[in-house]
This record gives sequence, structure tokens and C-alpha cells, in this order.
Amino acid sequence: MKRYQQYCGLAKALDVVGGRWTLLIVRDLLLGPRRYGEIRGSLPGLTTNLLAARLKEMEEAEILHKITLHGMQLYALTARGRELEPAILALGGWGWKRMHGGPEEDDRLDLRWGILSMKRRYSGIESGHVCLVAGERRFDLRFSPDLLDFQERQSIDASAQIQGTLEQVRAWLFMGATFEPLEVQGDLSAVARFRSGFGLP
Amino acid sequence: MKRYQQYCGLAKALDVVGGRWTLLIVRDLLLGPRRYGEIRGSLPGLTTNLLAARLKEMEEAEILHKITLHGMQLYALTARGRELEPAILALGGWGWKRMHGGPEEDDRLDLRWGILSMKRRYSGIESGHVCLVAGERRFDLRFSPDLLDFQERQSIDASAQIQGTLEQVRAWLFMGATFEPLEVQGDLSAVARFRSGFGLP
DNA sequence: CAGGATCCGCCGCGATACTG
DNA sequence: CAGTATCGCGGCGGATCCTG
Repeated sequence: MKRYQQYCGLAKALDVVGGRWTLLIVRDLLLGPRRYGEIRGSLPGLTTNLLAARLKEMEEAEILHKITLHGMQLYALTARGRELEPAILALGGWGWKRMHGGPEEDDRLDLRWGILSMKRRYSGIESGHVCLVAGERRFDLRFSPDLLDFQERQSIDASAQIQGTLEQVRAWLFMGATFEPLEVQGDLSAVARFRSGFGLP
Repeated sequence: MKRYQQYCGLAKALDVVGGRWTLLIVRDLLLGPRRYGEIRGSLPGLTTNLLAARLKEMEEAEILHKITLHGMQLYALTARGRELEPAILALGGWGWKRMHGGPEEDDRLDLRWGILSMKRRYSGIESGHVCLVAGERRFDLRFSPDLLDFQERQSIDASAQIQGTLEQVRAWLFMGATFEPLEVQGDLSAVARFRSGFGLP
């Protein structure tokens, strides 16, 4: 890839993550390590040759690294890769403002993208650990003043569970629908802290 | 340009500002409106055909607009364009961490890029209005808790002036050199507020 | 079947020349 | 000074093939 050759932070960043799909791959990995095929599956339009090339580039740039877990090969962000989160949230926040009319035709939806946008809305004064169940998909959400960690995986030791159909959770995350149709189990005060931490009514 | 077709803020943002050179043009305009030739001059490697195409795209996306001032045509950011600043600073901050060894061979330097990185370091508890003179170039720096505005232009009504050679200011901005070699005139307390607002020793 | 590699075609982009 | 026109290359999209 052609470099900008400028002694400037933005230019150096774009030298590494300015290529097509690169930041979207980082966004995907922000919700936990994933397999090659999972990344491909959640990024339709990204072809296998380019994904392989990008993963190699990003590994050389020390943004991610390959790990082996339970016999599976997984791609996981390094500390340096996770440090891209503020930039990704800032860019994402700017982009959300351009999405007034709802999804365009042929726009794809993924709950992971809505989950990520919650990180931006997090005010950070409460803490807790809840599980969000949307249809078959499960997200583990830990929030505290100094740490915010969302992952797509089965929760262990979550103090509460928020459950709804795929459509209900999707409407809440993307469309600003009310929280109320969702079913809540477990520690209700944890759910209340969750709602207050995210500015929910 | 090919769109990602994802109902996600990051993807929508990259649809608009993900193309090569686009964010660097925004970065340049963050220090004030500029003429076509000025943008070209400060972005070596960007060819004139691509610059014209990018400016047209960005005008359609309402990131910038053409204005006429003193008979000159200028390109200026819109409010929406200026809202990209947090994302640019976040990406820039990430990139600065990859610049440990000083400039690489063939890296170009521009004071404007260092000025911009100061926005990131600004803590925002003081206010003032100073003029920075580096050789022939003059920057107008206004800082207050709720507003931070740096522009490359002649200052009017600045309460103090900080002056040095191009090399001295460059060393201070880029290399973390000490502030001391620079010559200061005018209201010394404004300079002190300036230094404290930027965490200078 | 997961995890790639290989080949082809197009268009975004770089370099240069040209115009009002 | 502010762009437009033309050409060529390489990054990227699409499809197929390979390998454990």
C-alpha cells in the first residue's frame, strides 16, 4: 500500500488502517476474538483474498494476532488494536448522524454494530454485569466507570438478563425504540444501573 | 465509490470519508478555509485530478462548501465537516504512537500538522488568545474551556505573541523540545495560561 | 468444511499534459 | 491559479481452485 509520507499522526494512522475494510475488521474484533469464517460472514462483500491480505497486513502492523483456543484459530486484537476503539467510536458517531431515514435499500443490519454504538452512549458512572439475549444470540456486557467490555459470548455470572426477540432488540438498538418490550430477569437493580448508564428513559 | 451497504455509523462514515486523501483534506481545512492551490501545496502526492474529484464529492456530502472572500475562491468546512475533528484527533493520536523514531526518510513535515496535534493535548481549563510566529508563518490560537480554535492567519487582538525560528517551533511541536528557546512578547500571563492549558512544563 | 491461494477484470488512483 | 483530459498501473471485487 502506498504511504502518505507525512510526519503526522493522522497520515501514519491512515497508512496502516486507511485501506478498504480494515477499520470494519477492527470493529468486528472489538466484540471479541473471531474465526476467519466468522469475520467473512459478518462482512458481506469482503472477498476471501482481500480478507487474507488484510489480516496479514494487520498482523504485521501488530493490530491483531493469531491465537489458538480450544483447537480453533482465532484472530484477536492486540492492545494497540484495541486502542483504535476511540477513533472508531468517533467516526461511527459522526456517521450515525447521516442515518436519519432508517436503513437504505440493500443495507444490511447486524446486532453487533448496534451493540458497538452503545459504547459511545455509555456515560460511565455506574457498573454492573448483564447478559443481553436477542433471539439465539447472546452478548456479555460489563460496565463500570473505568472499564466497558462488550463481547458476543455466553455470559457467566451475569447478575441480570435482558431478553427479547431479534426484532425487539434490533428495534431498541437501531431505531431508538423503547426498552419496555424486553423481558428482564435477575437483579433488577443491575438493569436499572444499566439503563441509567446508557441514558435510557 | 463503492458503498459498504451496512446500516452502521462507521460504515456510513467510511462511505463518505474513507477514500484516499479525504481525511487529510479535512485535516488541512480544520485550520481555516484554503484555496485550491494551497491544499495542493500542502498535500504533496495528491494529484490535481483527484483533488478536484474529492472536493466535488465532499461538497455533495456537505462536508465543505465553496466560499468567495476578497475575490478569492476558498474551500471551507461546513458544520458537519468540522464535526469530523474528534475522529481526526482520535485517529491522529493513535498514529502518533507509531512515530517513535522521529521522521522516516522522505517524510515531509508541516507545522500545521503539529499545530493540529496540540488540539488533542489541550486540557481546556484556561482561556486566552495568542499568536504563534514561526519564521514567516503565523498562527492564531484561541483557547477557552468550551472553544478551541487554531487558524493559520495573521492574529488581530492577540494578547501575546510567541515567536521563534521555523526550526525552533518545529522542534517544540514535533519533537517535544523545551518551550524555552522561543521568544515571548505581550501579556506574559496569557502565555502562562497557554502553557498550562497544554500541559507544558 | 474451515482456511486460505490463484487468476482475471475493472475502476480508483497516480503521473503528466493541456486549457480557460 | 484553478481546474480538465488522457493514459497506465495497481488495489480491489468476483469467482474458482487448492489443501489440511
